[in-house]
Amino acid sequence: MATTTSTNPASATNMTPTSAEEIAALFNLVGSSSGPAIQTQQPLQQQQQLSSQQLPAAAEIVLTSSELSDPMALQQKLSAVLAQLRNSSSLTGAIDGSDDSANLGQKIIIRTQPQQSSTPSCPVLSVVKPEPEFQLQQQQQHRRVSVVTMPTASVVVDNNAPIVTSIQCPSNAAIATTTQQVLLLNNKPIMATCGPAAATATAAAPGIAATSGNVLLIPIDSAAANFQLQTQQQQQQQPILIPQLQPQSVQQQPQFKKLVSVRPKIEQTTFSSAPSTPSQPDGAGGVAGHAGSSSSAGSGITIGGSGCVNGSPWQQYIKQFTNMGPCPVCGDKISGYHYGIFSCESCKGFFKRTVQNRKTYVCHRGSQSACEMSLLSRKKCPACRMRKCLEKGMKVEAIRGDRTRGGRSLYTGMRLQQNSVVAAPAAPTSVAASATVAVASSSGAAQLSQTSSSSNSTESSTLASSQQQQQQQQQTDPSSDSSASSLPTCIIEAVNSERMVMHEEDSLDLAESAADETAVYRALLLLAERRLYRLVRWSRHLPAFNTVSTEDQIALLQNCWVELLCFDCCWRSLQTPSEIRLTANKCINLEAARELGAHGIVGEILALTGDLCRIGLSLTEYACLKVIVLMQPDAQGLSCPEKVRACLDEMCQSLMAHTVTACPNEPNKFAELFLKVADLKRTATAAWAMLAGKDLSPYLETNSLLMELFKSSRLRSG
DNA sequence: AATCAAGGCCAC
DNA sequence: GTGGCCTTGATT
Ligand SMILES: [Zn+2]
Ligand SMILES: [Zn+2]
Repeated sequence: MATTTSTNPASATNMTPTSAEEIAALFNLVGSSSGPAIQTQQPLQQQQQLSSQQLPAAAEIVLTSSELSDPMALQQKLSAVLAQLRNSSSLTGAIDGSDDSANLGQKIIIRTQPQQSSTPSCPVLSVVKPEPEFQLQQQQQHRRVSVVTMPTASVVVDNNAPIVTSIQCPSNAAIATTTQQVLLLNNKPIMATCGPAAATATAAAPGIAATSGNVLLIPIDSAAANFQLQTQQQQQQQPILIPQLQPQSVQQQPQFKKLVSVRPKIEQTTFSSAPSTPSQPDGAGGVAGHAGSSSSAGSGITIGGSGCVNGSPWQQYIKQFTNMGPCPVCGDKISGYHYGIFSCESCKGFFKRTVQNRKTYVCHRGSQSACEMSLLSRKKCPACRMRKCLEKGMKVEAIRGDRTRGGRSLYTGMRLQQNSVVAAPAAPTSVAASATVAVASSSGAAQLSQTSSSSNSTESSTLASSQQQQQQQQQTDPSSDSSASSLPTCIIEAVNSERMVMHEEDSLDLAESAADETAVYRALLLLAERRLYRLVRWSRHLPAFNTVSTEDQIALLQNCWVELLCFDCCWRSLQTPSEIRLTANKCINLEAARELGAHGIVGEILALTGDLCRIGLSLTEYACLKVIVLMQPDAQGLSCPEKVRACLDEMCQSLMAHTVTACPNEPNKFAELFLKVADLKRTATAAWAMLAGKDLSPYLETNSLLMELFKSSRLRSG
């Protein structure tokens, strides 16, 4: 902390060699032509072949009313056309309806679009409002669309009209419309937005026919969908997705490349671990009452009993664990949840010391032995004690390398802030409670719920058996991690990366010497510059991001840096609805922005922030969304979009699952958040539009990263 | 303001 | 080195 020196905060990632000086050094490297590097060749061949290939300029289909009302039929028809247009760079279409009320005989024109800037590589079908000639004409030239990609669906945002234009996905089709846009999942409306403002509302009966409006949609997302809606209707995948076209890759920027390619010292201690260590009896709440039958869970727990009727607050706190059984390691009283399991205070301390001091013990009786662990004997053999700690599920990752105190941490197996729907103190009978425990069982929970607990004895089988139980008892809950108590790895990684850079509070001095306008601009751009660096550092801490090639990393960052900067801004400003937070203590409101001639973009960001605030964006969701924004397989110049798509898919699935379980009251949260990603794209486009034409060189250092990105982004957007 | 898991302290 | 109790601080 406190690294308030004017130099860059020396990255909390201590080991990383990314000091301010080094960054500066990197910058100065520009001059030296460290070649743009070898371009991968094989993909290119293919690409060129594709792009040079002649495509039908346009195709036209006319939909009958029956097709319009039958999603499947519509989809089929569209598929046919799309197949015909395969390889085209971009598709747009228009619903040609002369009168708004007409559902009949609407015509959809799909035409290929000449290589367009922002989304050249993404085959998207967007249905736009009929709006006579004017629009069509405009469309001919520069109708830009933004595309965000979901597991298997694409959402198209028409940048000229602040609304989601379409959503597309390969499987089931559905079409909905009107001035109100409806997002359907498996033919069920999960949310609707209208107009520019994006109201909320759910509603809209399924099977709405297409009218003139902007429309449409079509997504269906396999597993994720099931998660939310139990639709028995199964879809067969018939990918419409068209092979990606890739434009001549943009020149790589030496600095940027260097920045990205410096591998961080991965100090993440492998999150891997057992894929199956969900745990936790979500209990906690139920501790007190429950099971009227066996008041005290038997077992001669050594509660102080005598005297201490009302001990210290500490003693008080410990009491809540008394009927949870003994410490799985040594049999002492449980004092809380430590490093992944419920354990006693001494084992907690022991584990901490051992890990922190990197102690390595050796059992005098051989490595195979299992010395007895009990209150009295636990001190005899640290080696066996440590082994047992690990066996029982204590996580080394839970020990903080930086010794930060307080706060909450996340690691696989960490207990969630329970907001269990249940929780109602008033009620649920012992039956419910015990059932819950049984279901939730798994390593840690299993041990704890066993009243007897055969002290030691290795039963490594516990885990397996409890999982069997779990499967037997859980008839429902199909997808993935039923463990409502542990987060998927990708989410944890996202959050960790976020935390990594979060506290680098850029103590940007935005000096109050705001007298000079030039100085103001310069300060603001410097601020952006720093945030860019932070962005790069953040991305490099993302394990998923590091699985793609350096070239692709650069492409991804170039693709989304504006979005992420805007998003960052929204996040910072979440607490101040009416103004944008530039730094810790500097805000700017609409009026002030107007004076700077930036009210347009500021207004957009404010609106977006307001929406995010209303939706209740949490840190976890924010972290995940950032990854989603980053990992866009449609980014220009990607040599291996498949990997990116895989990451994206995983993240989307995980996030959806997470929002569903974490916010049971807001089943649409994921959808709402996802639509905000589209808004973010639009906002970023606006921001870019505002800046792209300007010459910022007077305000920037000659070798600034910002400048570099500006140049390359200009190149790509023509 | 309340939680609560992580680190720290310090007699023993 | 142990382990009971205390302080922290992000989250809710
Ligand atoms: Zn213990
Ligand atoms: Zn031993």
